Amino acid sequence: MKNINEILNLDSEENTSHFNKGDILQRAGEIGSNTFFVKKGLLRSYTIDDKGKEHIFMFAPESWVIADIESHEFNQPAKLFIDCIEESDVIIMDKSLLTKSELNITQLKNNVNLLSRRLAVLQSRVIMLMSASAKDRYESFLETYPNIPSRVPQRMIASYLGITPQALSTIRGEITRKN
Amino acid sequence: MKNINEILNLDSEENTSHFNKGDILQRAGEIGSNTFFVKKGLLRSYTIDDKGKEHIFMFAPESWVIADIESHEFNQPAKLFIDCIEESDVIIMDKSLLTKSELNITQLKNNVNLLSRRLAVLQSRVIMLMSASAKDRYESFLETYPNIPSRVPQRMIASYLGITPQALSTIRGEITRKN
DNA sequence: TTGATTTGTTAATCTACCTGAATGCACAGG
DNA sequence: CCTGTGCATTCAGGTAGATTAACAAATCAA
Repeated sequence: MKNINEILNLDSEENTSHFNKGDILQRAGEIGSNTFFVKKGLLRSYTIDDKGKEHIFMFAPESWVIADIESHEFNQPAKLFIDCIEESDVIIMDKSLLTKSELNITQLKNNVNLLSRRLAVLQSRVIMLMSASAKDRYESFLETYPNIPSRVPQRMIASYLGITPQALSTIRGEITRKN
Repeated sequence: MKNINEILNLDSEENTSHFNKGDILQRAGEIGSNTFFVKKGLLRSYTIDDKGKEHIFMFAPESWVIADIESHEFNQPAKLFIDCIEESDVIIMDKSLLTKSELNITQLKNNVNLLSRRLAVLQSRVIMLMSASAKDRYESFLETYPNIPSRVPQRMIASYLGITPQALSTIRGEITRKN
């Protein structure tokens, strides 16, 4: 990540914004969606469906990049909300981080790899959603993101998994009862 | 796509392989997964779960690229099968298409955009799987890929949507009954 | 501190979708 | 031509997870 840090001055104080828990950085429907680099804290992106139900798309802890790629890429109004789960320091990038004109070949290749890795994560997420039970998805989540559960309320983990908080609670009960 | 065509000689006959309907290009468990460019025909990628059930991850018609990004990116044994739904002409690329050393800055930026667009598609797929009913997912599929349904059996569309062929048949019955 | 709001748990129903089986159709191979 | 094999449809029964509601514990606001 060193190269991106340099190009975007990620280490400087001046372009860093501070947000409190609960602050909303982007709302669905807004045009010209941004990209956010998380220096400190924890963000999340999510949709709200017709019935007012939240569906969390991703969590972004320290050093992660979070954005509404879909609306950014197709110049559509944002579909995702982005807000702070914890007090956070964030760098807001109004242009695409990934094709900035100053980037050289090595850096662009890095970005290709970055995107490929994120694609890989989404690939396995889609497969999980299609083929695995809620319990299996939960256990897989614990393995993949062991540090997230202690930082977010369980209802948000449920939302990420695509189930209700009640269902997750039941699953957790079953798991602890087995041990 | 012109630049990629040139670099990879996509237009030449010599590196094109021909496959028949049903031919398997990659099996789950194999190491060193490839990337496939579809010149003609139709491929699909899919997993098979513990119970022997297929889950289709994507369809790849003419001029699409299909690969097991996850295993490719993390050097793991393949999780996806890739096979031919129709008789197809395919270019097999043993290295990563996206970071080949001959690529220049413009081409790399193109690849970044290509990946971003695919990410966008997966983002909406994840959101759909979490928040939409089977019927809504089917209708959305018809809008997004209007030319696929006539080329693949319905059980494969059901598999892509994450439901059983029976459920899809019922949904289709409901839709036609309404009109 | 106190009241109010959010959170996690448990339990009773309800429903979308699955499982399994039967049927009719289309098509491929002998 | 028959006969098998795969595909789509329909139906009866079962189940994972949703919904609704009630309650206790934790958190927050005043």
